[in-house]
Parts: sequence; C-alpha cells; structure tokens
Amino acid sequence: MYKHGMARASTTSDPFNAIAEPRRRHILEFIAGDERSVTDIADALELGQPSVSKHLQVLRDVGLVYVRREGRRTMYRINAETLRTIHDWSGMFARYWRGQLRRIKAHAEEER
Amino acid sequence: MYKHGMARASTTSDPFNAIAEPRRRHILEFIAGDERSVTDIADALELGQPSVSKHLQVLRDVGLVYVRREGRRTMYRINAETLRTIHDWSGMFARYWRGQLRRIKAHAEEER
DNA sequence: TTGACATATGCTCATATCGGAATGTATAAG
DNA sequence: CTTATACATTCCGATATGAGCATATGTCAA
Repeated sequence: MYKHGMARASTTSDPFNAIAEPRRRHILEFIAGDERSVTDIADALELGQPSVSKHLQVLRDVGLVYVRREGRRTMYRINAETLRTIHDWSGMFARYWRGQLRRIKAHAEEER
Repeated sequence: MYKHGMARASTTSDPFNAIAEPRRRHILEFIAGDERSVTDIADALELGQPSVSKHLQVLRDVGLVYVRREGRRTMYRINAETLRTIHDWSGMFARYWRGQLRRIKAHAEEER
C-alpha cells in the first residue's frame, strides 16, 4: 500500500487527494455547469494548457470527470457522483457541528 | 501565493490539504467521539509517536483539532466545525448527483 | 534531585508533485 | 498531402512531504 518513504498518498489514489489541489477544485467548479474543452478551461482559469491537461488526467484517474471526444476537442464533464465520497465522509462529523439539533431534526423530517 | 515550482499548496494551508492524507482522516475519525492523547492515537492506529505528533500539528494548524494539556498528556479533540468547509464545498455539486430531483425536493421541504 | 513517562522537534532519505518548455499525436481544413 | 489546431506526454528543476531515528522539552513521581 504505502512504499517506504512515500511522501504522501498519490494524488491519483483517491478523490481526497485530487481535490487537495486548489486548481483542480477550480476546474471542477468551472465545468460543473457545462461540458468544457481543455482550452476553455485553460483560458478561463489562466493556466497553461499542459498544466490543465495534467490536472484533468488526475481528475479522470479518480473518476471525478467524464471525457468525450468532440472532433479536435476533448470535452470534460464533471462526475459529481464521486464527490459524494467527500460529502459523505465530512458529513459523518455533522453530529459534532454547532446547531446540530436543528440539523438533525431537519434530517429526520427529510427521511420521513 | 504560489512560488515557482512549488510542488503543491502546503498541507498546513487549508483543510482540503490536511485531509488528503489518509492517516489524518483516520485520526479525525478516531478522536471524533472522545478526546484522545497522542499515545492513544499512536497505539490505536499503529503509527509511530513522532508521526502522530506531526500529523496532529498539521491538523491543529488548519483548525481541525483542539488541544488541551492534561498533566503529562496532551489531549486532542476534533473541531468538526472546520470540516464544514469541506462539506459545504462538496455540497455545491449536489444538484449534479443522481437522484437530484428527490434530493432537491427534500431540501425545499426542509427549508419550509 | 533523579528518573520515568509523554510529546514535540530536528535531521535525513526517498518519493511525489507542480509548472513550463519542448515534443508527440490525432483530427480537421485547405 | 500539407498545415493548423487541440491535446497529451515527457523531461526538467524546485519544493513539499512523510517515515524513522535521535534528541530536546515538559511534567509527574519517588
């Protein structure tokens, strides 16, 4: 699992590592609404094309984006389902948040 | 903000980076219920004491844990409030999840 | 005071990671 | 076929990171 001296779990190992990088979070935010091409992303976020391609590769590896070929362009679309892993994990601690009573009540009502 | 060639945003810069490390997530899970000492954590997770101390330092830097001195021991307790940052961010994408209709409806009802 | 216990810190080594430049590759246009 | 466009990949240099070991610091006990 972890090799000796490994600095950190690989970015491609899981979504937690993938979203640790701010630019990757920005990419996800940007493509959340519509499908976007690599160049679209690079222009919008003012990043170099190779850099964007590499970040997208990481996001693809952990299943955070879908890819589709559109002629010369490669369109990337978010796979929000994978973000549920993150949401669920952080949600485990909801009972320790402030205002938990109101929240738990609302949740119970939602379950009804 | 980002120095040239910086490998990644520092782990101590934000909660996203802090929870990218699996051991740190395990630590948070372990101390979620009760306050725990460094040795408790090291024993439970089978990690070296210095390693645990360093991970706790990171968690402290980003505000994910509270610390309290208890005689010779140092007790760590979770600050789940900070995890809300993560939960809220990932929650932004909820509308793109599967079963969104049901979820959005439930949310509207909760708002009522 | 001396000693044991509990943590924190410093150091080194191996590895991961990012950005940028250069280069490779696929697809569309002329 | 040739060229331009859109991406992906490789190589490089600089930096961040985590584990383990050794050591420093702090606190209680005898």
